[in-house]
Amino acid sequence: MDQDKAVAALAALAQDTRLSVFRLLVKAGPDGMIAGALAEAMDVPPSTMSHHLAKLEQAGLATSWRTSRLIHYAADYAGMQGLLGFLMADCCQGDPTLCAGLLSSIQCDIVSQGASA
Amino acid sequence: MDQDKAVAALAALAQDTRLSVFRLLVKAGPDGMIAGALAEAMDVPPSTMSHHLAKLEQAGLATSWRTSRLIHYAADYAGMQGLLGFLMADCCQGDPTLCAGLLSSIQCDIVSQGASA
DNA sequence: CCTATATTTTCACATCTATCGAAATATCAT
DNA sequence: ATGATATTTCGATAGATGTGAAAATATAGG
Repeated sequence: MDQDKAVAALAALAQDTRLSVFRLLVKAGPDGMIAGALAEAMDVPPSTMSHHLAKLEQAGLATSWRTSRLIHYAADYAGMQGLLGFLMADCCQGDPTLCAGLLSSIQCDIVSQGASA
Repeated sequence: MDQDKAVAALAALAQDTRLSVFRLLVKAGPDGMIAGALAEAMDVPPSTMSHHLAKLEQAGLATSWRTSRLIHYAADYAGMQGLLGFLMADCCQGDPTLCAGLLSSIQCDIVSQGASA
């Protein structure tokens, strides 16, 4: 994950519809969701959703595959991993104690278990 | 941190100069850096840098204060904390094991110490 | 082959964003 | 006060982005 890719990933998430779609996909898990269902869920025309999904995919935050006429989209965990790693690598190059406070606020189950939120 | 604030914070970081400035500020720590020094470091005119800094500040990712003629900018750790928390809260609503892999890749010292990267 | 369904691509347009010179504001020193 | 320094605000412009209708592509079923 270099700076350019990070900017692209952040730009992909920096839009209301796309951020919502991404969160939906993360919740949906590895099976993902059908393109049409996403368009309906977000209440936008198919072509608009297609543009957004393409941007998420180009940014490395989503993957897609076809089954018959349907196209599935799923969150790309490796991509999200790369982005968060890039952002958090930054946060500890200074004073590591700042990072401790940062992590303690994250509501992720596995973090709060490990780091005693 | 609601969706709108998350979009604003992501948009603030989704630009090459601003992402670099933010990373510089994170490295610089609580004392921050002078506006003019940031403009020089990024090789942009003062007015351009001023716009970028204003956007980072509005997004809750930087704070500023004046000492005589100089204006200091520092990273707002609470803001970054909010954004990462928002993004990572998502990542664990599905399968928590996905989150484990995600965290193990983060290069942050305190995480690798606690979670044995 | 023809039609229906699901999605993308093309194209156009309106809006938002980035950039930066010039003018304005704030502070300090003399 | 005047001039010098540091930064912001204003204003204009070029370029990027979001939107969605219409046409094109891909697949399935009769």
